[in-house]
Amino acid sequence: MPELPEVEVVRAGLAPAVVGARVSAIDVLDERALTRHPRGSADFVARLEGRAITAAARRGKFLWLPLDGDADALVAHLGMSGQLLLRSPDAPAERHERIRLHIEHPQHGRLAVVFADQRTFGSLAVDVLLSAPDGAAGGRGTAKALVPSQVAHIARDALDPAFDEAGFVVAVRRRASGIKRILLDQTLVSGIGNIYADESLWAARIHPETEGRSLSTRALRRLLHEVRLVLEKALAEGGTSFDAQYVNVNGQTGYFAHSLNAYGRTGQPCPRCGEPIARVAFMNRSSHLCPVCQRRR
DNA sequence: GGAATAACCTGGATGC
DNA sequence: TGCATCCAGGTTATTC
Repeated sequence: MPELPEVEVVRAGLAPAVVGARVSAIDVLDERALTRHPRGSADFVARLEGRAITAAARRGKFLWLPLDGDADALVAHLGMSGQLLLRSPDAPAERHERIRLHIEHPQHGRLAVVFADQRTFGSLAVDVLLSAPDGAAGGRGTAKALVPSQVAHIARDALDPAFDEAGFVVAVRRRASGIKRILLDQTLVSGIGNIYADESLWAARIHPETEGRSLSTRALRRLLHEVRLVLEKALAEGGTSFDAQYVNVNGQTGYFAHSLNAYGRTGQPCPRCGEPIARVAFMNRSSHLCPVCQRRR
């Protein structure tokens, strides 16, 4: 389940191989991988073929590769199970391979960028670039204040130097929703999914159903601090892999699953107090929490 | 505008 | 062994 750390690992892995490369050909094997490109595969190919990639950028869980001219970019969202893999040009098809980009790099020669996705929630698109309203760099990996139109409504992530922390605190304190639901709202803070929401709330000792408006400014700043610590640690460990659903561009898994304190540890002792971690239903999925450390107010 | 929910999708795990 | 069901969850559209 790619969240911010996993997508950042992919971005950082792709960058040296794709920045400066030119797209020589595109194989679209499954149209469902272009749900974000409503004009279809022929238009996708026409807009991408022959173009040079100038950067590898990311905001939250969205990844984009700006194209020559700074007017548009190849946008990728990995969804639940998407992978972007670097392969040799004649490598056999991956299981669940949806799209293959053939690129030529001045130093590295010919390469294939493979988009594989088991559950087909992820997709690619060629999208126009818009000016970032705050004038700051659009995301990590680019110095230009440009962002794809499909990413424009997404807030900056907590690791972004231009993240509006004060604005986030004000917005949260207006909301009656539970704080976990708020953390998952990508228009307030991006990059957080179910795993890192549970981990951050455990670290901050906050119950996931605590209403946003009931949290103090101090508590919210402490929560953001814990969010950043969790994301940075996960990033340093290569992301979270429970199975082959998430891998880096070389097909390798991350190690952060060994560092989880709450998520996926139902019934196991809380690392802080020893109470068994509880799992509760949340929005057709699950929350994991310590019933002692994270008491509901 | 905020809040809640359904739908999309595949494959592994589980139960019978 | 085979079949049915559940579960994982990010985003978007829809409804209230």
